Amino acid sequence: MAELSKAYERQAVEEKWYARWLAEGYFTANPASPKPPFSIVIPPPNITGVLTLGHVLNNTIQDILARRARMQGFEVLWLPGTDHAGIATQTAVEKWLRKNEGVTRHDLGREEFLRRVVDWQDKHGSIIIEQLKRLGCSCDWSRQRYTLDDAYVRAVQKVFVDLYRKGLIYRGRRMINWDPAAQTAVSDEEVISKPQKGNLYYVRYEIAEERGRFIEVATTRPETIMADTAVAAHPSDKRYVDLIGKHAWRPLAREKLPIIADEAIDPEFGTGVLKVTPAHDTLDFEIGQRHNLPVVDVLYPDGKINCPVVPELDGLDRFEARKKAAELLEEKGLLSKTEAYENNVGFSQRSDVPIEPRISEQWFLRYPKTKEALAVVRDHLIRFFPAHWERVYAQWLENIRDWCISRQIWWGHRIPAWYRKEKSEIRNPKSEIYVGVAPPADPENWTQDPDTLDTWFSSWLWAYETMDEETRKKFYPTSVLVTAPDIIFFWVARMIIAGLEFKPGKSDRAEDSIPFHDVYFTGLIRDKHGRKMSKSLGNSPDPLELIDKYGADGLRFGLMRIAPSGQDIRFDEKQIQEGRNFATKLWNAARFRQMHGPSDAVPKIDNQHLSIYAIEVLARLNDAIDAIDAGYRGYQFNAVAQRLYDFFWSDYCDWFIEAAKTEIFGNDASRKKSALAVMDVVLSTFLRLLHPFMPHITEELWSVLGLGKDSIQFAPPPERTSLEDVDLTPKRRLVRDIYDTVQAGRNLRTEAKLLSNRKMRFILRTNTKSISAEIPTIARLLNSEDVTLDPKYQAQAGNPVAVTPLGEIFLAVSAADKAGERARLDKEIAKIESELRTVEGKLKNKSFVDRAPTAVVEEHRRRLKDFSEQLAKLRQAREGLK
RNA sequence: GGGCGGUUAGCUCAGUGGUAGAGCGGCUGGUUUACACCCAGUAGGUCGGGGGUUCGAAACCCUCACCGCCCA
Repeated sequence: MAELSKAYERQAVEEKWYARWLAEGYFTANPASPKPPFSIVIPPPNITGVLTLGHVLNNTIQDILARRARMQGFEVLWLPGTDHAGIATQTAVEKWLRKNEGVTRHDLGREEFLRRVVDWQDKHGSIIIEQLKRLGCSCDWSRQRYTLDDAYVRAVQKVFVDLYRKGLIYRGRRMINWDPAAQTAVSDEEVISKPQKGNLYYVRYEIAEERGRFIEVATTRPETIMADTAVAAHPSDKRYVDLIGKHAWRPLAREKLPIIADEAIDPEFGTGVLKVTPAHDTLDFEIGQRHNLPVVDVLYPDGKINCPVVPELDGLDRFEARKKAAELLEEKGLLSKTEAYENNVGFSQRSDVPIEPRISEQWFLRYPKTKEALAVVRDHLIRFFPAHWERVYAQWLENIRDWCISRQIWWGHRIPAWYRKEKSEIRNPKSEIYVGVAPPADPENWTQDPDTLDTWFSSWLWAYETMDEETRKKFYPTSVLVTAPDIIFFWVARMIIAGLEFKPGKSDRAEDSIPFHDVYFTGLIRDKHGRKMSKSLGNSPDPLELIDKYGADGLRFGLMRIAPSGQDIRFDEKQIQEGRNFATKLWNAARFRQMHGPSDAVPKIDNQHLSIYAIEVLARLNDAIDAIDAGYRGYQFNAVAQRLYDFFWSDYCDWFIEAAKTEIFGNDASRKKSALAVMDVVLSTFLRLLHPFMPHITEELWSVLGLGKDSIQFAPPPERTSLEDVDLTPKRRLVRDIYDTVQAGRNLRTEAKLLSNRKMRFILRTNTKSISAEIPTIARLLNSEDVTLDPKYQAQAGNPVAVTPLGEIFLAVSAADKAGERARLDKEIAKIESELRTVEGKLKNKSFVDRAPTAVVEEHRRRLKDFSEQLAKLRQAREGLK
């Protein structure tokens, strides 16, 4: 047996064990195993990504679940992989190219650019995977997948073709969200609305039929006036009812516009008159459809104005043009006023520039199975943790709109659609377009759609397209998905829809089709001031540095302890330090055990000869096992971590080990053996309980202490120690009374201003019969050379005294500081008196005695008695000090 | 505008009807034969405000305020 070094060398230990686990193939899932399945698919990190604290949180949770399941005898598949992240990767590589070679993707051309991205991906794409290994993640790396694997690409195409044939995917010219910076369409979910300070411009449009009369329009976007094709008011708005059907002159790019009435106009907003710009606003587009208005587009894809008729504006950026347009109107005397105004503007999640609503020909998906997707969550076939996310999910599905899935991006899944080069004579749209996994038979007559699919259109198949048929048969549906709530629509909801639509499970039934049974939503990690972590703020610590400083186990444990379920987490490095400290504590406690001889892998404990302290610690361990089980059932990881911490540090180290030193350093060999056996039980059980959280150090101690021949990962799950044949209640009561007495004694010593290292004599006045055997332990816990048991002790005036559940404990000095001792007693008396008043008040209240449960009333009666006795003793001591 | 979450010790957070808790930080003392990444002790809280339900509310209900998030 190797000896435990004085200091825990975490880096060496962590590296050693991870390498060994990989070599042994412990993480490899066997689909042919007879064990019940447990499976998780990783939320695939972007190939552009490096490990963030968010990843650490998310993957630690997955690892905890996987390792616990492995110990419980499940065949575990934790399937890892990465996402090609269309826009993000393309942007990253373009940026790199611009910086290093001074070229754009257009300079290189599509083929060459894609070659560069692949190079880049080969160099950077697996960085995050290597980082996950340093965290200790027990993924089955032999099954690592990528959303651009050949098979995966084919699956995405097949799904596209399938949905196209079902009529669910269609191509259409519609209003979409245009990102002028990335120059691509994006989905509704990728638009974030933010309040923006701007102006409301009041513009006068002259009535064509009544020269000199004007209709006033309030707009935030005067630069789009040239695209107006009507002016509209609410039909019941009396102010304008006589103008409906007449015409107004468009003030820029002068033209006659119809004045129309539409229910959609809000008479309260501005002047109650809307300039209708169908090409540049969603609502206006709908109004335009209803009134058959022409669509005039005055913007280039990059957001510059395209309007040669107004040369002052033509070619200007849209925000420059806004100012310029206002000036032009001013000059013409058509701007009656400008008001400061705040409104919500949609920004691109990707480029953080304002989105331009734009008419564009794109591919759309009409979502299938939305009702079924609502039902599986509503009926808890899929359970959300915390459950309140169910409402967010339902709200989205109930208001779902078609998904714009095409992107004007090169990197990604190319849309499997071809358009005929020469338009055929017969006007049959069916023959103009070809959609198929294989290219058309006569490729020379066709051009493939240049666009790629939204990255999420490939990720939504992740739960099953990452598995071959055999694997799927064993492991689909997966057990649990662990993810952040910000992708509940992007990913979680769409995966559920995909599962229900494509039915990859062993039957067509919903319970076999859903992608997962449980979804656990983590919180977002913020910095200690509550700000989101971001590169630009520089407030995001590098997890690898944290691993270097505190160990992967320390990082994992520290983070889990502060991760409340479903709430944001304020990160503070101190908390990771605590994780490291806990590892050190564990190490030292194990070292202490090892100093007293080898451990027994199957410790034999004889309940009839256990010390009361051993009974207490074993009972507390049983309680902890139950609490931890309950914590896991509710995905309360912070509660589990806290319980592990409290049990080990406080119950085991502070109390049990210290009490057990009486036996360990004593002369009775059988009592010593018993104490050591209890330590082995606790250590063996506790290491197994802790293993999912701190896999490396627990494996190391398991091995070095010789608690099991094989890896702790497959050790049987911790079990409660049977204490049924022990007279548990009175013995636990006695231990708690002794511990209370010890704390009271320690307090006396401090209050008497005596150095904590000075040996002191205590006198214990008690009628508790069974106490004499415990005196040596009480003395040890009090760090006292002598504790005298004297049921008839006559206190001398000034003896510092504390009232305890056992009776009274006296410090055998006469208080040097009588005034101080008086003050201490007065304070103590005041405290008890106050407690007593509360209890008396309750018991005097007839409705309390009548209506409260008997047990509660009894409890109060007991407290009344205890407090009264304590008070009497304290008053007596106080008398002696007069 | 609609919805969700939060407000408990200086800080970060537990606590779902019956004696307000932990860790960190503060203060005091300590080279006690596992551990100073430690040990012992200690101060610090009208549980955001108001109202209600109840014998009893930090917890349940209503309302207000503030903070954060999501959807329009």
